[in-house]
Amino acid sequence: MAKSLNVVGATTYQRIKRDIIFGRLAPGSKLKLDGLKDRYEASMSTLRETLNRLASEGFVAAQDQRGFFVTDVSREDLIEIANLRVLLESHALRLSIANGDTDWEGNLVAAHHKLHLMEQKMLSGDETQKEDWKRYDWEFHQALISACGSKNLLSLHAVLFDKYLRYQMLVLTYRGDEAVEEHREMFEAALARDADTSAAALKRHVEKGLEHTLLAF
Amino acid sequence: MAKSLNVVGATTYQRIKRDIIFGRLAPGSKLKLDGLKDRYEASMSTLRETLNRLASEGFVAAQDQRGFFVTDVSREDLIEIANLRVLLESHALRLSIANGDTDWEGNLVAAHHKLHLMEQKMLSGDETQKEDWKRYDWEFHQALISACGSKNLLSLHAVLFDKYLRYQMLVLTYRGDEAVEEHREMFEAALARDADTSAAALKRHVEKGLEHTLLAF
DNA sequence: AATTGCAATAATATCTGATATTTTTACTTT
DNA sequence: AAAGTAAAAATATCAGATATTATTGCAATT
Repeated sequence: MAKSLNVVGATTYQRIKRDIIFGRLAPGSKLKLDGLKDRYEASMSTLRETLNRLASEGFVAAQDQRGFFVTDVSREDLIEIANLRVLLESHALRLSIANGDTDWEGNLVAAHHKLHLMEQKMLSGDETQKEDWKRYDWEFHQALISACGSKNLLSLHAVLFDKYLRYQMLVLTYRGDEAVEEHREMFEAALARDADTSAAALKRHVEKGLEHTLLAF
Repeated sequence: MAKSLNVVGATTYQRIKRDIIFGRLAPGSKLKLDGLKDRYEASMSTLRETLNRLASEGFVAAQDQRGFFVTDVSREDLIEIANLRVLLESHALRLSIANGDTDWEGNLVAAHHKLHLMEQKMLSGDETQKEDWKRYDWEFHQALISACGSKNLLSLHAVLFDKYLRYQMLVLTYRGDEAVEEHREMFEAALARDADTSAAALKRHVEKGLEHTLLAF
């Protein structure tokens, strides 16, 4: 029961990233090293490593000689993110539907089931578990494309998904029924190996989400 | 004329990245902090920041408690990279062709001209300027897609381009005529605003390059 | 000869604190 | 109100120190 060392870096990275995605660190706000030191209980070296990683992924912006800031948000950026997500995710979905084996199907069924349960809970007004819902949503989308056979594609997609999620979290309203239906359609078409239908549903899903988020922005 | 400070980080980043792309740091090799300290004349803190950035982009792999390594190469990875490059770059190309204004055209003509001059030189046997040729090649492809209107797309593409380039540099053979012809086709179709033809040429360009590189791998 | 065990050595991850510069802030002066 | 400047705050970088973990080399065992 040791390894408290080295994990400091990874832990700090995850915590800051979550705080950015879930809006606890506001877009555009300054990330002062001294402040972060207290808040995340890590040394400056570790923090700078972490911030450099986040900067490279685009969650943080580094300005010469003036330190780090939470990356700003904008309508244009959101639109770009959504479009890229559609491009990459629907491509991955098609590959996945073509390659997916029995394990893929099983995992997908499980992921959709869990997401669906959570969606029922959200629909009935219980919005206390946004972070959980987000996780099931991620796991479902991840399950859909997991058999695409390209690690590079999956890792690019993961970053885009998180960026898109940040915008969703900023406006903080749940889209309800529509999204549930879109998930179901994607899911059933994927199981039926109908790539066109599934990809079309995905496209609609993201684009409706985009509209919805833009309105509340 | 000062700023020797702070630039250390950026400089080190660029140097290590170049050394990885151009094979001066071999795939899979260990990046020992002490060694790098001498080679790049930077402190451990700066180096670790740099390596974290490169790890996040995928040029370096970080292993828990065992430090950093130059990311390994493999046929599968190369294939993934090439496919993703086609996906992103042809998408960006279509957008660019649809949006490009006069400045875009002018810049594109200039970039193609410079690339073409360099290609003539390479064809006549002068392979001393591989780094220059690479730069012109990059600038041409960049010019083609520069009007796509999506910063996010451009920055994802830039990383993929560099990864693809590393494989090309590893096998170290120039493809000659074919590539020249493909560039010309892409270029002329783009100017004529014929997105389908231009994108098709791009796809062929990357896929031929992939085959060629796989053979020599 | 191959394998296991363990001490010695090397390397990493993290932290603290120091220095040179640059930004920001606050205060004067015009 | 604008401009100029001194003081304070913050950054980028470096140099060590410590605790922990990996690696290596060699002896002991099978």
